[in-house]
Amino acid sequence: MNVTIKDVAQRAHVAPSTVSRVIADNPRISKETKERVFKAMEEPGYYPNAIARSLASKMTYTIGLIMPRSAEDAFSNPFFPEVMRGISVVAHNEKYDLLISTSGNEEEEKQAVINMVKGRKVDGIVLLCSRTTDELIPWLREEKFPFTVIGKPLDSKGVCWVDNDNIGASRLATNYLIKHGHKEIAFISGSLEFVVSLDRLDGYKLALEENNIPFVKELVAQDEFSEDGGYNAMMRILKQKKPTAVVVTDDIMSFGVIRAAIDYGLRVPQDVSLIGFNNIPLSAYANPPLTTIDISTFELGVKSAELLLKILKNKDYMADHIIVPVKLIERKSCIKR
Amino acid sequence: MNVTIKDVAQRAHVAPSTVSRVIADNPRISKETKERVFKAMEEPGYYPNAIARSLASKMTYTIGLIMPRSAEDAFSNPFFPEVMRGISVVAHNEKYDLLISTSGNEEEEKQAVINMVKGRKVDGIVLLCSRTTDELIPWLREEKFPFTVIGKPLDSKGVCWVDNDNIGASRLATNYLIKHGHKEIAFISGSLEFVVSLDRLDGYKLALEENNIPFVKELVAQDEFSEDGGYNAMMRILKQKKPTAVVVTDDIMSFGVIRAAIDYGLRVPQDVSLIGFNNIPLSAYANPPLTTIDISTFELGVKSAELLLKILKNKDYMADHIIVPVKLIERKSCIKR
DNA sequence: CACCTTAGTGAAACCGATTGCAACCAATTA
DNA sequence: TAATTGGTTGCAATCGGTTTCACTAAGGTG
Repeated sequence: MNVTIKDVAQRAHVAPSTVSRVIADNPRISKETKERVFKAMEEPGYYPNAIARSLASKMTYTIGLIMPRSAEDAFSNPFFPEVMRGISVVAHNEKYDLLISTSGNEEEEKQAVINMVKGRKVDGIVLLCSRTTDELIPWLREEKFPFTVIGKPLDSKGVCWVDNDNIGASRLATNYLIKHGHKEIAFISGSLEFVVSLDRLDGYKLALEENNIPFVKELVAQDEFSEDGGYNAMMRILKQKKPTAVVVTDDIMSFGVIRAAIDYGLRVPQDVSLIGFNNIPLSAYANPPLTTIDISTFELGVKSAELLLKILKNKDYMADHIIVPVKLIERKSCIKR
Repeated sequence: MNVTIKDVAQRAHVAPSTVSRVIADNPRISKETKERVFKAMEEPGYYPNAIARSLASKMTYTIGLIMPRSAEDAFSNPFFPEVMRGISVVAHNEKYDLLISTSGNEEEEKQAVINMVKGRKVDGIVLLCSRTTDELIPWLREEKFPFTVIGKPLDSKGVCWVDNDNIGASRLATNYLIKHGHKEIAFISGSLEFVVSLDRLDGYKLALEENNIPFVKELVAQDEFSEDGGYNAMMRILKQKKPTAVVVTDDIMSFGVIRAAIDYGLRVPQDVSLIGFNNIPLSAYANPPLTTIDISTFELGVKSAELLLKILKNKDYMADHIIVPVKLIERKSCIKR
């Protein structure tokens, strides 16, 4: 059996409560006692049991992270590790651990959250990506459980979130292509059940409108957030239309789009220009190097964690949001026409 | 306050212990009582407190993962997310959570482990990458705490590990270059304080020996596991020697090596051939596409988690290890000479 | 001198579950 | 009829801490 607080108490000839106070560095304990207790902890190698401590104090010092979709997909898109990196840096600085739960589908995702929240395993949660149909956010809000979300929720009332200005970012990307002389611009994104896809579609439409370019629905397609998804979406478009440029809201999808273009006998960028989103490491090395919108993925993670910790430290922190800036990274996948 | 087991007990007119047994699906409880208890749980939305349960049962159903070095670096090398992906898939299937702790340096790494182990936060740990100087492994072994390690430890007595045959893999890579007519082959790896670097160096030497090629220590360099590390290592070699080919034990480093070669006025692969390790997604899209050793990173994660769970289910599972096969992926970064 | 602070510590309740053991009841056996 | 047995369930201890409250002794105040 392990050394417990009682063993230490006996050794130091004090009560367990005193030892507890020493650990908490309670100012009401005298220097002498503190030293005595510390000594009594040393030799047997005492270390407080975090579980017991959590049970009594109702603090876990861990923050929960729900990976959307199945873990298989989540980790293979560099977006998620990158955002996790941001979260984990902040967590680590503040001595918080990260509890990760992966889920295969929306139902499992909900179970994972319930498990963390009702099971009292974490102090707060950061949610990745919000769906339009998300039941989690209303549920968490009702439970009054601390959480932040990356990606502005559809109904953002009373929730803390961190996101880019997705409408603006997409408008920026589209305008960039328009300024390069393109008029037949396609738009490929993930499923419209994600708010982010919706917003970026709006930005795209906005840019077209500003430049009196008609919106053509055959130039728009959605598919999975994967290389294959990009490939399939592009193929569907090419069967009907011949865009000279395309906005793709995910770099990984872009690779599929490039592949589809090539399979179709098109050269990138000579025949079709391309602008991506996320600026994942791969995009700089792609062929051609991808012009893309850098959404500061790392920063998204950092801010979401910082925001969550702020909430944890000040329970009635009011709903708040943070917009992380984007930046257009010019490389070689777009040409003037 | 939340609904507890006592509330449910009152509602169902039974003792808390009975409720507990119902949750555990104890066969000694009659069907009628079970139903009554289930009903009493439903309405108030009872959910067992995992912390309290852990305290009493000494099981957490979470496995710990220690990210080596600082989280900043760890997540930016796709190796780690990929191995995590493997672990998390297995964990998820077995209804285990993942507790992640990131550390800045070796000292913090140790603290993180102690915190998990002595704090009883996890049932077992999977360790990523073993250093030659690792104190963690002996410590965990002495504590008799269940763990597995990815990467064969120097002293593997009594520990369960998962790894590739690194000597063989490196020999394979080197022989591939030799068969392509290369004789001046450089070898670039991460620090030799990692066992994996050591093993791969041995494999390289072995291949040279088999082919009666003298070992030249100016053709060997170590540096950080990063793009810059690769760049610097290659530059150091180029200042002294002119290899026609190089084995690089990490794809990310390879990119730096390519950059260094280009900066030095060399073309890849025309002037210098290159073979990498890991087969990260990026390597297929690199310019030139990278010939590399696929070490089945995902599988490494899967096996390490499976092994750990096996240990957890059968406490005195004997020390064991699993070798995950490697595969040479031929692309365009090597030419015959 | 009686009264009030204040500092320092201990006793005991509590956090929300699990589990060994005793107890009970009805049915069976001797 | 008494004892045994098997199936159910409750009591109470336990897991390892935190925290409220009470208490003691020393020092300060009017």
